[in-house]
Amino acid sequence: MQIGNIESFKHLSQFTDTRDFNNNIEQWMLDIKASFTKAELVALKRLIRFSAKVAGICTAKIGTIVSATHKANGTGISRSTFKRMIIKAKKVGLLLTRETTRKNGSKSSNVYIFNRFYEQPEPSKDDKLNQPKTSNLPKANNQTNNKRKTDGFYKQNEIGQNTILDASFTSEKVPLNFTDFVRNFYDDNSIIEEYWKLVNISAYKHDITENITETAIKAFKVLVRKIKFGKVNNTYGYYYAVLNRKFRKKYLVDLFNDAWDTN
DNA sequence: GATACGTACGGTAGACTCAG
DNA sequence: CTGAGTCTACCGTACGTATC
Repeated sequence: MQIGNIESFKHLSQFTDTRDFNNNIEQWMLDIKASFTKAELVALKRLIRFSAKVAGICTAKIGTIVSATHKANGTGISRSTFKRMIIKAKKVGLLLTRETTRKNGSKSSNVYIFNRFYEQPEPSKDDKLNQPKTSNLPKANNQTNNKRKTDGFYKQNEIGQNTILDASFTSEKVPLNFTDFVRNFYDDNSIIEEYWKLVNISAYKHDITENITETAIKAFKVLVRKIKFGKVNNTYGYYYAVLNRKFRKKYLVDLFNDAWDTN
């Protein structure tokens, strides 16, 4: 990806306009604010301000953003703080980065792409149940494929761009038992990795380090059940919400047990 | 053409500050 | 005292630009 005018990265934006972007950021902040230190929040807020021209996209170089924090109100941050903030933001799923190159191939500034807020509320009873009673699992498949077409990360000439790789191509980072379970419903490595990414984000958010795969599979069973009854509009969002509920519960149980042990 | 310097990136080590 | 948070100062890579 070559650097250029920010308008040329418009297609990477996941937001309809600045208002939509701001609403999502508000939701994100409620969810992840505690994960960042004071200085990191200064860096994040400045990055968000640099992402207003094209909603959710920032092409400014690190130095520009860092020096802007110095000019603003004296609470300047260092380049290291900015980089740490980016690492955390990527880990919680707030944004992703793409490297850009110059015409000659050398490295240029990064492009920061904010993600939409994942969490979805539980569907209410009056939600439209206009989906087929049969499984709508393939719908999720289509969602992913549509995302692939529109997110702009896949270069035209990339080998196998349109080839769907089955579950056996799933990254080694994804536990085998999770892959084996999910492949019964989605035999596509990119979908399985996408679901596993949500598991990581949610586990990290709730400070969970044990039995993650077990919980992830249980949550997936809940998702499958709900899909079967046609109650899911956004499979990724629903799965993320289920994960959060389960990890939150586990976090509180562990907390209680620790307190009990120390007494 | 050769050289020096600048600009990007990612990464690490060590030192400092401060709260608990 | 300890650990978290933060900063500065390095390293290496790759290329562009200015100067001799």
